[in-house]
Amino acid sequence: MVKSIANTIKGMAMHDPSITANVVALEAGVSPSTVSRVLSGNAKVSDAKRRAVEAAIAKLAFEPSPIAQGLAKGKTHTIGVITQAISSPFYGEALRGIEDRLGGRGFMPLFASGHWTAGDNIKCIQLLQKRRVDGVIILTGDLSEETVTKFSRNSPIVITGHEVQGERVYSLNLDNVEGARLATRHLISLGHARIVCLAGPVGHFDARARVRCYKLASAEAELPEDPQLIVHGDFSAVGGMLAMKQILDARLDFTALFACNDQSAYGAALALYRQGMRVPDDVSVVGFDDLYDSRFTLPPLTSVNISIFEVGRAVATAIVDLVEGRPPTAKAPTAELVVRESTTRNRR
Amino acid sequence: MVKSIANTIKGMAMHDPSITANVVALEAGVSPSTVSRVLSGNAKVSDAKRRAVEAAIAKLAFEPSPIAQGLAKGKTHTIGVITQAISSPFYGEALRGIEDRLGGRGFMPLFASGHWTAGDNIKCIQLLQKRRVDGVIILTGDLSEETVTKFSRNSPIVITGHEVQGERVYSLNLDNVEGARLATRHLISLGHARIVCLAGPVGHFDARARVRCYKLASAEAELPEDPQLIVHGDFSAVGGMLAMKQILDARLDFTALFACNDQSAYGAALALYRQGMRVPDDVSVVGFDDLYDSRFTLPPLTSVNISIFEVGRAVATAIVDLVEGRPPTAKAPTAELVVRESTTRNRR
DNA sequence: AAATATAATGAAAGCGCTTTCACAAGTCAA
DNA sequence: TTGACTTGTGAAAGCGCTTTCATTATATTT
Repeated sequence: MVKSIANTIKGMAMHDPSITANVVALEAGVSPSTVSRVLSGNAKVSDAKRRAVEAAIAKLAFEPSPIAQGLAKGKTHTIGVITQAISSPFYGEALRGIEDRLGGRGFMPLFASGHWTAGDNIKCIQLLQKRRVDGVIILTGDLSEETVTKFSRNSPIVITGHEVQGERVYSLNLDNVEGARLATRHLISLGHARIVCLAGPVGHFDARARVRCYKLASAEAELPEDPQLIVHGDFSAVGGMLAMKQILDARLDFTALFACNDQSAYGAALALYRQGMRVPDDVSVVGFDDLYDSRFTLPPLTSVNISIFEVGRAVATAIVDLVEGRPPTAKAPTAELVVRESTTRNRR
Repeated sequence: MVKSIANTIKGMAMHDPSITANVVALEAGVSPSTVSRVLSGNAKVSDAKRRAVEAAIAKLAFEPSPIAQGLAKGKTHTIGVITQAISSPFYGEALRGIEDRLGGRGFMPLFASGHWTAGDNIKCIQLLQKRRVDGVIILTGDLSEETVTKFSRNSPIVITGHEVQGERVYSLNLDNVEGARLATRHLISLGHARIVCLAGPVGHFDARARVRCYKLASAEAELPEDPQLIVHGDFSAVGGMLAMKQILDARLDFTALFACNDQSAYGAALALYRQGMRVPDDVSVVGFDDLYDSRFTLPPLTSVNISIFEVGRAVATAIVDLVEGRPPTAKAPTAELVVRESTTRNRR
């Protein structure tokens, strides 16, 4: 009989690393192989021995070491997650979704930040793959399709904000198309004709898609095209503020703003405020992403909800599928417009 | 000579898992032990062999497997990080600081969410320790001192929002004292005498400290104490909104608000807005935490900056110290008041 | 020159599991 | 009863490192 030094806290067993599979085998009177077999369940074990092993496991509060399992099986049950800005509320929601889903599947996320640069993103992938993660999730980084494909040789990859095809790569994209269309049409339906589009970073996949659909929706409504109405920010509040200042300084005529993400809408709203222009009285504004805080801006922001949390769950589901050899089918949820108080009928 | 299937991407070596220390040893004409020795550097190796090994490592782009090292050394170079709400901007900043510092020290963070409940927090610790993390950082969870101390037997712990003493535990607390004092005094110096205090969750360590210091500062200025002026939120925007609604419904007389965190300030501001009360004209408000977005609220929020990013770096430094056997000395940075446009002189 | 200490290195065991392999028993058909 | 299969099981090798231990070669002391 083996004596465990295990301790309990309010009834919760505290894991004791000195209890190994060998100890369990000893206690149960079987070989370590048999313990492993009942653990993994992929080999027949007689009922008697199975029960003995299970009893020993329970009694000793045995927890197999994922490290040792990782070494032996070549699987770590860890998923690398690369974000560009771990502290941004947008990524935060996605991470929450990822963590939520991964946890339920027995995986844990290992995070790394790419800081929007190709070099850092590559370093992250390398760091993660060096740690033998079973798969990696890349949330919209600055990476060439070629790079992604090559690294997918080491481990499957699921990536957002890219169109990459491959045996071990899965791309999952936000519903920019419907989202931008909804936003633009909403403003048009309120009688706005001169709508500023506050775009994102020039090369950004989602940003471009949103601008494209803004243009499409405008054209559909036969609004005259005016390139001056499109300004580029960088998806940050500061960028949004600067871009709006630019528009204001140019004394452009406009009655509405479509910001390609909520954070730039925040910045733009501040610029408007400084200029003494009121939202929605003077300018209607609609954002994109529907960040949690957008319910609490003054006024609460009309925005396109793309369920980032669900997107996080979707990419997590996809990477687990890939890791376990199933073809992923996860899709991003459909965008929906959430009308709040930052948009109103054009009064001019 | 050993042939590597390693590939390069734009000059960046792609890690090839088939290159093991044995392969390197073969290539360099030495034993695996020697390879290990030059890797770890804790044993003498002749210059000739050292150079041979280094050459082989470079040539084959060898990267030792952290998994195998973990098994052999019992160290994983991984730090578990427990947050309550991974997506909150407050935690996001802290995580960024943690990741930043850990990366520089050769560690990686493994994240888990405690969701503000003791049960989940315990599960997280167990999950993390099962994975043999070298240490764990707990960002303000709901855990008894006893529990923390017990779990610290498995791995060192650094924790915020608690006062726990122990050989392998280090507590690091935010500068609530100075912060709340600065905030309250600021309002008082602007001529406010009836200051609502929007507190956090009842049992929350930081929340309590902030309220305590608000009371202290009020007493110092000889303001009459009025328990009605203190309402509890839950550190969320919704909570802040509800709490403020309560105050408003009670038709309390007040000219200023000290919100114990920015997020509840956001919610409170919305409640005020709905009531037609203007910030700062009718009510001055100061927040706490100085979240990034507080620069962009309307109006930009006066708040107490506690450098959460630096706090993240501090806890990371502390846990690494503990893991490597040094007594930690990291301290949280001093709070500073950032005056923006949500506070003004009392006009009544 | 003999005895002893020191340095550098390889062989081998070990970290905690999984998995292949071989073997002993039991089952079945002929 | 024999040969041909199954089944359940333990021994042993292996995952990729680290580390102890023994061994040789070299330096130091008397």
